[in-house]
Amino acid sequence: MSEYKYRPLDFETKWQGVWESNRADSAVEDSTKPKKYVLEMFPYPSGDIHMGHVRNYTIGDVVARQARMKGYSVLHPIGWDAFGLPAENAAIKSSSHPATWTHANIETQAASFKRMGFSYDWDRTVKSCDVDYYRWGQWTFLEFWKRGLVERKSSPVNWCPSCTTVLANEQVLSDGVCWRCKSAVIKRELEQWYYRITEYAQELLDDLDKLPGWPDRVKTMQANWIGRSEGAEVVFELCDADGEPCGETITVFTTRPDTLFGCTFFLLAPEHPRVREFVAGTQHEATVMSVVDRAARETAVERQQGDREKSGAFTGRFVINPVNGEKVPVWVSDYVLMEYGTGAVMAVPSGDQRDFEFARKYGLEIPPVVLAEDDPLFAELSGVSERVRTEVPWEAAFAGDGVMVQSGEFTGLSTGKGGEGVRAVTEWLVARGKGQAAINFRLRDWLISRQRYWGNPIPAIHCPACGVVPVPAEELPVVLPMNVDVTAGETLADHPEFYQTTCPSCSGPARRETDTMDTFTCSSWYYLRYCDARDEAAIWERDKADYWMPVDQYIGGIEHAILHLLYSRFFTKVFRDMGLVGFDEPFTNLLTQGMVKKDGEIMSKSKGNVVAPEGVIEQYGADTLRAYILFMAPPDKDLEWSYEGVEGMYRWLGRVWRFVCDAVDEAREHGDAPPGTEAPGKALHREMHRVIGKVTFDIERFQFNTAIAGLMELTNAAYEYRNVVAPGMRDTALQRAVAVRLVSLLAPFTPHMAEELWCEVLAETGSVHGAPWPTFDPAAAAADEVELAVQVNGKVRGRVVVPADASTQDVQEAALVAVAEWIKDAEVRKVVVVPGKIVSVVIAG
RNA sequence: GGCGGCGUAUCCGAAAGGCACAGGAGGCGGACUUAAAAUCCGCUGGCCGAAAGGCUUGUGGGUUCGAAUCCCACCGCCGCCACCA
Repeated sequence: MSEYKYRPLDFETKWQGVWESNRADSAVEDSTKPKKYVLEMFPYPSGDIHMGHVRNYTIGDVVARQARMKGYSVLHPIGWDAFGLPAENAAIKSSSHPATWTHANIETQAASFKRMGFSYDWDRTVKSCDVDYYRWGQWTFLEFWKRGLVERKSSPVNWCPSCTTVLANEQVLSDGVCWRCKSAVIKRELEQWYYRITEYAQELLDDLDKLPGWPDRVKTMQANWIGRSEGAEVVFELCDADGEPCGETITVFTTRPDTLFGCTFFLLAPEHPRVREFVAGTQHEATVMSVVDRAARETAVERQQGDREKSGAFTGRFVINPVNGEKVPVWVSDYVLMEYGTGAVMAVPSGDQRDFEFARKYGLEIPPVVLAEDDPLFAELSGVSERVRTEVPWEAAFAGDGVMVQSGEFTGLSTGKGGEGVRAVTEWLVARGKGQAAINFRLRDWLISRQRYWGNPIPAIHCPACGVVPVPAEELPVVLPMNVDVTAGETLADHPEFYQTTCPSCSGPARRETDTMDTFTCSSWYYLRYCDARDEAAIWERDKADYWMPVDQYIGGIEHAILHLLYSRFFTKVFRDMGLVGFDEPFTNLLTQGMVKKDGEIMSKSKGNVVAPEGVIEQYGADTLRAYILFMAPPDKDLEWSYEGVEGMYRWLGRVWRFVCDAVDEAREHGDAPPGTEAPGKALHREMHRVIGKVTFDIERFQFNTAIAGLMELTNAAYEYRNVVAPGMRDTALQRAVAVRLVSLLAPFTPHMAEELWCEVLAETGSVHGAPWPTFDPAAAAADEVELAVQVNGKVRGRVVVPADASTQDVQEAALVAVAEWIKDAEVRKVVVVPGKIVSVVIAG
């Protein structure tokens, strides 16, 4: 038997050096080839790489390497998302500078990526903290400003006391905590910078339909986040302090204008600007302001608890219900959100559960206005247009579809999605100037300013005379100064030499903006910069973006389903409108990979269950780790780490290694030995072609685990052949053919081993990574004969072996013979022949 | 509460409506070896039944000649959103 031993550590770094010096993985714009842009989400340089990185980047590398072998011109870049708070925290801890920590981590990670054999075009690397990169982020900000997409406004914002900065809505998790540090977020009224992503809300929602290559759950999450609601804006006239209509109006948004006749009170959010004015100096001031103050004190965590009791207070004011002229009391309650709609709500307690609970608590009327036909009240109120009933016997509000009652001229109309009620009431309001059809989005504008040092400076200047003015484009970049000492708690606002400047408009003394941009602005366009990463004159050249974009395959974690992917889609649409790109969506296909776990939990330092990739590479080599992490689970599922699994992978690669070495040896020794026995050779040849087809197909659909299983099957078939056919009798040409195909198919998964076997053992020409992908010959993979199961009334009762090309008629006859004893003299009602699979016989009885 | 996903052997997992479990791990055994490691070769789901055979993809229905797969309901787990008017 073979003495050959698989020693990956002997050659892996050798090939990494060769590939790097050959620039083997450089991307070239070649108009004669189809292109493929394979991208993995660029890492944050938070330290050494972890298994999540290994998995993410191995998946991308397999796709990129296979695409090259299939003749594509491939762009497969890497870079670093290098601004951000962890660098500041680490700098404080180690008494250094964020840049020092960041660059050291980038070095470490880059070395690890090279050691994994990832086939990146290192000449296109970007680091978002490099001025050559972030200057274009500033340029983008100015361009967005020109287009009216930058806004500076004061509003209640999310403030993380621990990170001492504001957060975008998307960065507050559903339990009201900071996405990064998990501290409770509080609301603060602050003037901040916004990108007006809401301008694109409708298109961001609609274009999800243009993304068949995205997982449904990501699209659903985005659609939920954008949160489109159709309804109407309804104008209520305000009454003055004496209760008389005063001509002023307050508008609400509602999805249920058809329930307007059931509106018995009106609600304002505690933050609503009119609240203070309504109650100032009145008997209601104390109770109302206690509600307002309490809401202001509460964190998002407390206020968002769904099961908490609603509280509120009457303001003493009234509004006029436009459909029936009734005077409706105005209350303040903490369950009304200032951020959504208009911050004012028409309350219909019979049709909305929250309003129902509020009405019960404060003894407000609950007249039914929509009834299901099986409701006990239906007989009494059907067709009744005047309000005769002001209470319901229900335990909860009825929000379902039904028929309108006690609703004046609209009584009798059907409600709900397909009903006439909504449209009829809306049209009535429009005709009288008291409302209009409206659409509301849950999506808020993107708050991009951060009160932190380690980020991209916002290129704006505050002038006492001219107001806020943009930094002129020719004065870019606004360079982030390096002399800021974060260990002393400094930010840009502590450095007059940075912020003292002159106004570009009036030349008077002015103050430079000291906020930096959210790091998500940096990651919203990096994939475009890779197309032309070294361009100093422009963010990129249009023809280069046209060649490479959109990204054909994007791979990353599900945690970016909303944040990064939504922001990038927004940027792309703006770039399109600027004429910088010619497409609507940046990422054609998206793969969200699962997490790597240990003992059922996410690997983390605090849990002490981290398996460091470096240790595994030192022991088994990078190829083993790559193949292992692809084999253990489908890429989108979570993966449970297992050292036994790594061992098993290492054993199999050794098995492949020995087969290839032995095949070459035997060809040398018995070069012209005639094939001895024919059947085993035929079987192996057929298996080889079957596996070529399987692996090709499986990589296409990202089933790397089954692709590798297929390669194991081919390996097993090769060993089976050698087990059955004696040395000297073996078809050495066939063995070599199998070895060559096996090595080619392995190349994307285990690039070093494949290269070593290709160049040193098989002595083929060139690099295996430049060799063509093996062609699949369906005819060669097809068997001469097939065995079919024969079912009688759904149960397998026999088997027939028939020629692969047998006619349906012949198969049917053979099948009926095979199960004759199960049929006996029963009537055969039906026979279904599924070629190559099964014969199904249906008999009577 | 809303939306989405998942549930297959001891474990990780295959199965594009067609014989349920490919591949790996683990376990058992054999060959080689003084021995071990390494390697190579076998065997390896459960329940009922004497056997033939039957039952078994979370549970219960349905569609179909045929369902792990499609539909409905329920149970369990996971994820996202959530006082969004």
